[in-house]
Amino acid sequence: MQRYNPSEIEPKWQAAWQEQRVNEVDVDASKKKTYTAGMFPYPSGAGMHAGHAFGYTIVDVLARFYRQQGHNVLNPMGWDTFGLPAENYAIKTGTAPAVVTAQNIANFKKQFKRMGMSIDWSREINTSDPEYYRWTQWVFTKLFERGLAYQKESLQWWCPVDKTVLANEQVEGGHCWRCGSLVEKKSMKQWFFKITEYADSLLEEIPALDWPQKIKTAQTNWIGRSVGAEIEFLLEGSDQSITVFSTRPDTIFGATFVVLAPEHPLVKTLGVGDFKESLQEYVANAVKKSEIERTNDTKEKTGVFTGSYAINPATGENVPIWVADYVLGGYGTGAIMAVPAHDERDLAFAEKYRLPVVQVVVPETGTRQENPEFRQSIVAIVRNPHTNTYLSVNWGEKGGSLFIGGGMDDGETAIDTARREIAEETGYTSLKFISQSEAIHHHYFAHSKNVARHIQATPLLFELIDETQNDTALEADEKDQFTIEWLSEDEVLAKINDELHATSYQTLIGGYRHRGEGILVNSGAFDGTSTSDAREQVVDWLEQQGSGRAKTTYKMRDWLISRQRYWGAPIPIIHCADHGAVPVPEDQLPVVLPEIEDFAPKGDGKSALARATDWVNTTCPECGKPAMRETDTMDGYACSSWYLLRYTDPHNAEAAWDPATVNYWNPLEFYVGGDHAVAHLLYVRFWTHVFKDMGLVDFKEPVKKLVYHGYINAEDGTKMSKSKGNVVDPLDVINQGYGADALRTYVLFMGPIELDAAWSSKGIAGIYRFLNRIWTLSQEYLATSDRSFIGNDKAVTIARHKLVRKVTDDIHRLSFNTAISGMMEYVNDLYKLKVDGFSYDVWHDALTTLVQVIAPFAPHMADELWQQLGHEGFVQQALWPSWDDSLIVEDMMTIAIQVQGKLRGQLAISKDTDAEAVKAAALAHENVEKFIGDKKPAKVIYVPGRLVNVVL
RNA sequence: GCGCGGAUGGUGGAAUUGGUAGACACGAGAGACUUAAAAUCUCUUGACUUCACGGUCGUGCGGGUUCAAGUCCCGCUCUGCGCACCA
Repeated sequence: MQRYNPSEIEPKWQAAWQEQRVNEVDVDASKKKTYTAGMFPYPSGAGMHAGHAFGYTIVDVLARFYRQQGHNVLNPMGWDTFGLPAENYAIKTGTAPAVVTAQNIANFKKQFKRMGMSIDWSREINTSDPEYYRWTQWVFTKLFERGLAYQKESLQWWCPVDKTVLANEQVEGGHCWRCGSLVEKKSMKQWFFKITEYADSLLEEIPALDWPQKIKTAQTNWIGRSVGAEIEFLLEGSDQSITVFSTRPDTIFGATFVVLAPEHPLVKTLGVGDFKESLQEYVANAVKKSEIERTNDTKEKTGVFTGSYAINPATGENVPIWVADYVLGGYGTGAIMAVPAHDERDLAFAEKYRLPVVQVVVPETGTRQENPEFRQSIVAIVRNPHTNTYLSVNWGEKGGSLFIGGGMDDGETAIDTARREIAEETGYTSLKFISQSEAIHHHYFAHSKNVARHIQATPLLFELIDETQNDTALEADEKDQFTIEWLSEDEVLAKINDELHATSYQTLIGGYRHRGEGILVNSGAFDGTSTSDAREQVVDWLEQQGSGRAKTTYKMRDWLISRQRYWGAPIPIIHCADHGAVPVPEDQLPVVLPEIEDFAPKGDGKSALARATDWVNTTCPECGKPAMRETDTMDGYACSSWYLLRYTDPHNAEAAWDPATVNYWNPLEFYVGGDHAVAHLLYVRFWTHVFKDMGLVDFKEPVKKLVYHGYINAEDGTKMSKSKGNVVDPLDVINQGYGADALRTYVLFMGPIELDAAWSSKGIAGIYRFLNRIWTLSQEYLATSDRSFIGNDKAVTIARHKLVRKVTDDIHRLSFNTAISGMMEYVNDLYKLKVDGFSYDVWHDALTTLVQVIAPFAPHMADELWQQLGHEGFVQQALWPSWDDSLIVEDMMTIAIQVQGKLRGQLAISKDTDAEAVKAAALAHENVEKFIGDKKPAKVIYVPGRLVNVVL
């Protein structure tokens, strides 16, 4: 009998696939297409690690599965080759990045092939190949023509070690994403893509994407759309004004001061008298402080008064103007109106600098009712200062524990009402009034009076002076309805559950500040309006006076693409003294990177390209006069923003792609990755949206389903890293003798793909054992000469159909670990069933089916056994097996029997037994009878085919 | 702080629609084969309890809904990740 030897069969089949070009595809309108891809790798010198193997195995299983479904499957691969590691290596060694890159690609490609990836290598692309970046540059010129690429002087993140500008997403916690050094801000002239123009378009499509929620949320937050208003605050004694941005224009009556960011242009002209010096000092300091320091000390807010005042356009009152670094220069207008009563940050600032706080929103509790009756009322809280307890009345079933409440009579003040109600209900009269707060709006239905109520309840706090309790005015039967209790703080929090009463307590004693929606107070004509309604009304009103307008802002900034590095796609721009920035005409593309000797940037903010004078000096495409090339290169993300389109038409020398071809293949059915939540995935979407607007593609969204997988950690549970020496190299695993099939199957068996998992050398051994069992089973079958029928054919057939159903289902929901466990169960079953012998044909079918369903996971063994079982061609060329639900039905079913929801027995009974008979059989079960005893079953529930539950 | 996940045996995990919790695998234990070991095959394996049949408990904690809850609702704890003064 032949031994299972992956090192022998795997290279054999890999060669056969390549030779017969089984993975190469073309447009075929007659077939259903599936386009799968993993995020293409940066081919580093270290080669692949287990994480690569994981992600690309997911892609390959999907590609192979859909080929077996008869689909025309595009599964390409390419290389994301521009970037810092190759350039840094070049700086160190003098080897041109292109040379190192070619070596790394060769190594990666070898690994992909050895893992049995079914890639169409005829479509291989490489972003640093001039034939590729020629079209990246072409896209740049198109964006430039549409005003979506522009140049601007701005403060930018600068990595002092890598000596390059970084985009916001490349700064992680104040450090460079590549080298980890602390970044700085530097003012430079930079190129940007205007992604902000597509903010709404990108946002709109997010809900419909079949992407993991966490990525969709991350993108939504990143775009950070805020609907609000810009409001003008006139400077006192001047016709200048400060424009603030607020999402809460409804709270404008509570705006008691204005705060400017230190970078705000008006700051230079402000500063009155004595304040001028401290202001200048503060601003100088804030600007010097790096942004990291500013955002790091989140707790303590600092600021200075300018000495000037602005006029609140709603109240007409003067409010002081402050400068503080908790207001960011780059967001909104760089200025805010502070509403300390309803904003945590403003409150912290106001409390520190003793600025006024004016409440303009009161909470609204309960649920709004139809046609409510309106009443003024009170909630009175009485504190006993000696025992530190609070007076409460317990209404038992009728209303739980409450403070004292009641409606105000005509002409009565809130304090009068409270004193009267306290005396009436509890008999306490010796009280000292402490404080009251703004009335809370509360909605409820008074069942006792059968009326809907909307009350405006003023919370009041009293202290008990002496504990003498007078007679209450209540009748005896009224008295019995409740009991008086004194509650400690903890008890109050636990027992006072009524929303109005709990809020009253929080407001008076807990220092509660209302921040959400509510009802306006102290807001002139808007009193009584809900904050949500007022949001629009206030903006309309301000707009009529010319002091405000609705405005939407975004957190997202434009995409900075300039890199002062050599190893990137040159920005195809020529700077002419007369014509400014002129795009390189299409027929002069690509602008090829010149070969140079010294790749190191010299810290002058320019790339090594600037020293390639022959290359830099050129002529203006407009006028032919001497001009200079742009020396910045493009962010690598630009190259990866359109490669999914280029894969479909990779050798097109006339255009970036042929629209018909792209529209056949795209968008992708599956895009697999485990990195880049926002940056790459947002940029691909942005470019595709633009291409749609340009009429270059028929779709807006490039990726139908994003498959986002977790990390594979080292055996000790920590991240794999070269320095710790715990990296698992897929090639090592294969060469140890486990083979690619075991590796592929194992990484998918580790757990659900979205979860992180730790590599286990024991685990892969287990999978190897499983593959070996399949192999052995097949060899035993092939070696059997006795072909007589003995017994378990029906059981084998049922198992086979169940297997196909389960694996098909599980692959569809990307649950590969359970698909594999289903195959294990099947193999275990076959081992048991073979004891009784088998008939030849049934076993041939049983093994053929197994080979077909395991083929996406273990394609080499599958093709080997496929051939041994006497089939033609490759497994992938045969159609996926089908199953017949009616064949899976067994004669007997197992019914669980519960008494009072607890399992008491099991019942094996014929499948076609009717419900009444099943129930009767269940009740007759010995152990069940014991638990029923003399009691009468009140109800017997039968869930067909599953269980019977007897309720007593 | 805000947002999004997660918590199930010794371990990774399964339970897809509320319906027999712990599939499958790892590890552990026992047996068969072997002079022996490895490999392979078979069996056992949540805890407690019982000679056994069986019973009690059990999906982070506390409540609730239901004939029935890992699954639904309310309130917590811990934990991972993302964002983080965005007005």
